[in-house]
Amino acid sequence: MDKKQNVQWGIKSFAEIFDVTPRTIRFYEDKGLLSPDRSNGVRVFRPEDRIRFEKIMRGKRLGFTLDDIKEVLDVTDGHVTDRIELLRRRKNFETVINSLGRRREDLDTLANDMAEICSVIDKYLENVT
Amino acid sequence: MDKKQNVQWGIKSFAEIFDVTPRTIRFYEDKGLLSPDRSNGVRVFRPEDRIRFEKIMRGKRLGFTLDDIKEVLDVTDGHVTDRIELLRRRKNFETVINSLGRRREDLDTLANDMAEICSVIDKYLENVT
DNA sequence: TTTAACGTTGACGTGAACGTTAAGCCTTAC
DNA sequence: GTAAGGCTTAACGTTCACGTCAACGTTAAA
Repeated sequence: MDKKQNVQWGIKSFAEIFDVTPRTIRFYEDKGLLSPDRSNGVRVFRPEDRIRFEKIMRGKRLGFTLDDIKEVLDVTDGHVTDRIELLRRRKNFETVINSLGRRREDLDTLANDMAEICSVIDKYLENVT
Repeated sequence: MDKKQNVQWGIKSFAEIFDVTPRTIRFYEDKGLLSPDRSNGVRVFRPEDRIRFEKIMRGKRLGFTLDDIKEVLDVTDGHVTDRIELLRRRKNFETVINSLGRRREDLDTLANDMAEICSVIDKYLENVT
């Protein structure tokens, strides 16, 4: 009688977890970013798919394209064995890692700017009231 | 005989500073993000425009849309005086500030993930060599 | 003076990331 | 048994952020 835990999802509930539409999920599968199991034609998503999708969303939030993200996932999936190609991607990844440092500065600067704008708004609104 | 400092730019050199094309600059002006002076029809960019564009690029790098950015600039320009509208934007800005915190976590997580992927690639390449 | 470099305003094209029908299959609910 | 609802693929539509002409004007050096 214990409440069964969700260890798998249909496309709709899986999409809802991440606040996207089923269309998005299918689109990502077409792009090769996801490959959920099927049970007589119906997609079945498991925890591994969920972890994978969390990584995808993280990449998206940071402004990377789906192709960028696929470049990473292909490597972690072991789909890239060619030495030259692996070295190329490794180099790209290092560039990304470096850019993340600058991104952090952007983050701080913007946070400060926005906070100040907010306080300026507050003062203005005080005076007007 | 001192080398004259650049205190103003034409559209091309201004665009080059930020590694964008003149098309981008004109597009942003159409959108109301920039409004450089004109000297008989020709755009003249000054340091203030440069500072402004740096902010725009910062917003872009962090994944905000041009409309998002305009919402901020309109306020700092003093183009928004309506109390209700100012309060609305202030609320949005706070949401953004909060989201920047989560963004920072994304940044750290991704940096760690990518670094590990790089080291995994290295180990693989060692074994194969 | 002509030609090169730079500028202008349209207007249409493009790629990424989906949204939106459309047509059809399957299964559970009544 | 039939209707509702969820699944499928396929194909066209949309938005954002520009790219890419086209047609033309202005200035500056050869």
